[in-house]
Amino acid sequence: MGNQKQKWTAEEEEALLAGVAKHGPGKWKNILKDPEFAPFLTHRSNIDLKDKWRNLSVSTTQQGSKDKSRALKLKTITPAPLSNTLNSAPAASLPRNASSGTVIDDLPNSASDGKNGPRFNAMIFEALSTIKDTNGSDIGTIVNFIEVRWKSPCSLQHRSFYFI
Amino acid sequence: MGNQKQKWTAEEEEALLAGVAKHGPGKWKNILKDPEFAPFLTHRSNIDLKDKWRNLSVSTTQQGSKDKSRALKLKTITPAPLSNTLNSAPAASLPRNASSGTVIDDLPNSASDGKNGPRFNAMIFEALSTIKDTNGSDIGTIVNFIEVRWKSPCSLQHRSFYFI
DNA sequence: CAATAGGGCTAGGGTTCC
DNA sequence: TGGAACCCTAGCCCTATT
Repeated sequence: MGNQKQKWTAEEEEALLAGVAKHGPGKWKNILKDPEFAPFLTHRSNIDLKDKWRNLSVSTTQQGSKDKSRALKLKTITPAPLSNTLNSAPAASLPRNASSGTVIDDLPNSASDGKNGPRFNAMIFEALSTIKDTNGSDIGTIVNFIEVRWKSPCSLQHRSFYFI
Repeated sequence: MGNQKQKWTAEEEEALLAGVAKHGPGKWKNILKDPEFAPFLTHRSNIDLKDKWRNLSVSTTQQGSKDKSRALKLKTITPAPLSNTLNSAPAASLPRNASSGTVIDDLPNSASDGKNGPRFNAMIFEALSTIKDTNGSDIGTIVNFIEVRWKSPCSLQHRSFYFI
């Protein structure tokens, strides 16, 4: 039994999501053959991509349901809250900068340097272009739209990308 | 709250080990579906089997290491207690027959009737066949071999099976 | 035989209970 | 306090479908 479980790295996850942003979900073989993402996914098959995408989906879509009183088991959050430490809501306490763009970056991750790294701008731009009430739309609305549009996540625990 | 912990009975443990002997470790669903063992494991899931096997593993593999002055915690040994009525040890007061085989049987347990009951003969035979120094090999050697071969225990507190 | 969707299974970490 | 029983889920495999 030489088969160990190969955990997905942040780079691989990035590449997958970027591939979905470019080719759409379900085009696993296309993503794998795309030279833009292939270097990051050399150890992955199209089946692996599909499975990972599914896992990402459930982890985000399950957030809203079954609030089974598991009060704060999330060791991974710590979004620099103010005085209130019991900010149990897993959603959006996004630190809002006064500058032009808002940055969401939990871990100092490479592969998001903007050069050939994955760009979520496409997905988000599409969302903003479609949502009429852009002015009043908050993060939750945008994320929700993208989730519906792509039938899957966009949030994810430790993601690092730019809004516009 | 409403969930009580259901401790494993000797029969269930028997069936689990026998199932592993037949199907190999990791084939929990197969063991569960095998009509040979299913009757004893009706209240158990494949996950339960896996967890129990893990527990058994750690309890046996920890024995060899960290000789933490555990002077004879082996309740299971007690070879030949004779007249002592307080034979609380659930193990091996091995009645040694003059016949061809030695019997190790703690509890008047079914499922070891030899017909379709679990046979550890396979594992032990394999061990004996491989160990060259069969004449000088004691129980410990055999058990150790089987542990390595099956990546897991074989000894265990309340066991009942045949040697050859 | 090629690709994808969906269900199933296991390993391992984590949690709960005693 | 530690261990046994149980839960959660990422990763992988299997099958059906096209």
